[in-house]
Amino acid sequence: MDSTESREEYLEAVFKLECGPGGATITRIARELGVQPASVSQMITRLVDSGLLHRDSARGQIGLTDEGRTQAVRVVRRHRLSERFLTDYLGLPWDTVHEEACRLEHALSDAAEESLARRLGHPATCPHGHPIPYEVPVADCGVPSHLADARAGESWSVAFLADESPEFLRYAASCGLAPGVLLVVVDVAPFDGPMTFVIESTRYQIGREAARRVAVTR
Amino acid sequence: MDSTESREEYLEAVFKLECGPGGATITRIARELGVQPASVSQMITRLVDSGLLHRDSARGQIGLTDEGRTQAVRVVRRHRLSERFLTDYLGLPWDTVHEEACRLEHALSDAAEESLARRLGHPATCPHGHPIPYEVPVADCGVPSHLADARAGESWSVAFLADESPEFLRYAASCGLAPGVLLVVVDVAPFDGPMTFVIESTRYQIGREAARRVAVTR
DNA sequence: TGTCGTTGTTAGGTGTTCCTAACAAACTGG
DNA sequence: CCAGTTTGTTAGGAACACCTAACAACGACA
Repeated sequence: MDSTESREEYLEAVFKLECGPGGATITRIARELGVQPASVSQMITRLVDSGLLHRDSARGQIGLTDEGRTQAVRVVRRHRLSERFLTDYLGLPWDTVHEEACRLEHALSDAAEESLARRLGHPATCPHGHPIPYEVPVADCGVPSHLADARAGESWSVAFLADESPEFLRYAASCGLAPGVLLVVVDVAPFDGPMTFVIESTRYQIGREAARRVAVTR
Repeated sequence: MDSTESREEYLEAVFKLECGPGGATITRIARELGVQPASVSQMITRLVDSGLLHRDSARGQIGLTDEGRTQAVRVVRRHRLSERFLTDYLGLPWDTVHEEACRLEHALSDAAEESLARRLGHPATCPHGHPIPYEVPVADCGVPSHLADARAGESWSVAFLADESPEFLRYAASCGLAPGVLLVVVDVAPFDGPMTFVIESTRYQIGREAARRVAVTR
């Protein structure tokens, strides 16, 4: 069962998309990985042949098999642990660690992963708020709410930032948005317009597109 | 100037062999990397075309250009820093960290390397005794002596272990051999026979083949 | 109903890195 | 000097992961 970096990237992408709205499809995976749909189509075929993925003929959904999920979870855990390591131990800025973790996640051995988790105190989430899975989740497919769907008067807590690009993360930070932060929605402009909210008595305003990339919980 | 993992491996191999006895040749590089000479021949051509290596027509020696040396040193530094990190911070055994460092060395960014060096206190050597270069060495090609060449009555200090396989490192440790250890050669059997030496008043005996993999200084 | 846009597949091709096999060139020992 | 080993090269091919281009299948909507 040879597991190259590329194959791991695909499993990770499916894992992340599977639980989101719309699930994992060829086009979505292609967008996530920055490759052409044709390449994804081909690779998915190979991963299905290896028994790591299955095609849900209904709606063209791609899903993980048990074996695939086990491998995907391991990669995701290493990715998020690596991000924690980069911010907490090395002191690197949170908006830049994603890319580097994408490389580290393929380089860590079982033993290193275990020691790293212990040294970091088994952190529950990555710096962007995504949970670090310590075992294969049975079905954590609770689709999180997005800030974009909130209504005026509601109060929410930021769960995680769904876009990990440095540009977005910097923008989010400048708006007071970080995992765990409590906010109260003050105003939601119509026609997909900007949202106004308050964090620690400071007012912020962001566009709906950005708000769609902020996952929140009650 | 695209620098893939494979190209970095080749540069690293040339760097390590260049300063050893016999220098870097196609066959030696092939042995170091565990690939066929034909593959090396081909890759060297490409690296020469990229301006990272040059062929010394005399004796078929392969050498690094300034640009190649800069890149090679960076990879070597990351490799050895990674090994230190794995042993000192994660507490992994010294005989197993080499392989993992071979992957980490390609995954670290400039910023991560710098932070890592600082957090580890700018260690001078890797756990096996090889120096960690913090800048491009001008010409550190002092060929080290090997324990195999020592004579009875001489005393030497272990510089580094030239073979980083877990099997050899475990064997070396069981013979008291580690970087910095002082030993006195008691007996050298003829016909490439075993050597007897004393470390902290304990007698050890190893074969000449193993002794060739132990670099020593006065 | 027909047309358009989205989605996925297939075919064919590229670059990278490895392989084996065959060969050339150079050193080595009798 | 010649046979045999060592050393390096070339040719041809395979696997992997990507690409573009062309096409098929499907839903949405006038």
